[in-house]
Amino acid sequence: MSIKDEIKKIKDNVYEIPGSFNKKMRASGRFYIADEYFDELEEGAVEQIVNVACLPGVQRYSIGLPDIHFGYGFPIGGVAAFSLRNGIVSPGGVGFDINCGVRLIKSNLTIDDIDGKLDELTEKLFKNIPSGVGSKGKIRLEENEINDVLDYGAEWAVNNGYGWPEDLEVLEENGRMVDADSSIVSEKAKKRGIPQLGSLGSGNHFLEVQIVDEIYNEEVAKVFGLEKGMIVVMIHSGSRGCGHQVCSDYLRVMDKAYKKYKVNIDDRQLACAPLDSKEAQEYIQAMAAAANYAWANRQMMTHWVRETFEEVLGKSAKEMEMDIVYDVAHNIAKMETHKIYNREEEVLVHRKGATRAFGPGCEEVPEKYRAVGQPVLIPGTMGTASYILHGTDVAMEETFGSTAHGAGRILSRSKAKKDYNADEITEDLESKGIKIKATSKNVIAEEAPGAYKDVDSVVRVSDETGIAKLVAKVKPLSVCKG
DNA sequence: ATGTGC
Repeated sequence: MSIKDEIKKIKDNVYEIPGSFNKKMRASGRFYIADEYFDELEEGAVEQIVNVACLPGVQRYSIGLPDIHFGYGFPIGGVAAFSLRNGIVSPGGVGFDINCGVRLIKSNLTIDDIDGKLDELTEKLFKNIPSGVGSKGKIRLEENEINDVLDYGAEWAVNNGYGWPEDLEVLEENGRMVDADSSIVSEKAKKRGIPQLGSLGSGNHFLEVQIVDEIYNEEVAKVFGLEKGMIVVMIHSGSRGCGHQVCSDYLRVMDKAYKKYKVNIDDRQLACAPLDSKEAQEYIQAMAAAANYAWANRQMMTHWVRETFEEVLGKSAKEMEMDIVYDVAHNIAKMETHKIYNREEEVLVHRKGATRAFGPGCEEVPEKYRAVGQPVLIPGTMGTASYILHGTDVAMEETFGSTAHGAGRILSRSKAKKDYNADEITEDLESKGIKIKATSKNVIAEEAPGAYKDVDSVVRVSDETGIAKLVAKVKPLSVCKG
């Protein structure tokens, strides 16, 4: 019998896999997907929701978000929360690119201010922000400095001249997870991290100059400092080889740990350890350190974005009001307090390809946004629109304060390379007035918009189900890619 | 995502 036959439709765009589907399930599965995408949904991704629902200490629902697709162990576009008493932590529930995330920088510029200068701006951004597989940053980190990066994140960056002290106020976790402990991060992860700090990376990572194209909620847009016609910059990047290595290191640790602690898992890729174990605590500290690396990384690139705008436009970044709107993590696990059947409980929330979407009043939301909920940044694919939403009470009730993180891949990288041609895509974007600079032609074909689910539908489902509400749409003017 | 397989 197909697993999809067991799925119950709860309401428009919301589906449930009953906990009775499988004797091992300790929670139900619940996922949000555009009704028109239901038939295309991979069975494998649904099975992964079920596998996660079988893990010890899982709370309420194993959740799939509108961009869900098959991933390593846990689905991408997945959220699961575990009890601190009998739950687990799993590197597969966070993903390889620890704290891959998105940051939005605003300005007081309009299209007229960059008229005739977009090409130069894009060329210089591409030059000043290193990108590509194995790309190296342009600073030389001292051997012991990597420990400060891992322990202090964006705070290290600001203290070392990358950006402004007030930047930290508008970063998730203020750009620093205090649980981080660099002393348990492997030498190999540090060695990979040292030369790459301050680089964009490859794949779906990008840096775009964008324009605010549409405002859906004037009141909230105003609180976030956004206006129609405003030039903004979006950075999508992560923890590079450093986070990847931390994930690999701990997948190996967990592969032993789940056997040692006799955790029953349905897929070896769900390797995990009980939260009270040494292995779990060490992974959490190492993951937090890699998350800090990613925040330092995006902070440094922010600084170079501002410098580049200054160089091309001849005004200071302060004068151009290039403030950070917000910075969100897409791949992370965090201790948070959530309502579990009318009781407030501390749980470990895994978000893998998911954005935190905390609603109004949450103390984790910066004070200036607290009345309306946190900014939620959902990037589109190369050359397509991206969206700004706000967190909601519905997300707090239903999804542990989470929503989708992006478009969601539907073609593998290799299939995309077969189906698409880099020159045609470049021409197509240029015909729409979008300039693209990329390190390799391969990445352009791999990241073809057609290889992804339509981000518009992902965002629409989020808005219609209420797990994050639309605020604004931005569209790219130019794209820098690895 | 990623020294794009160990």
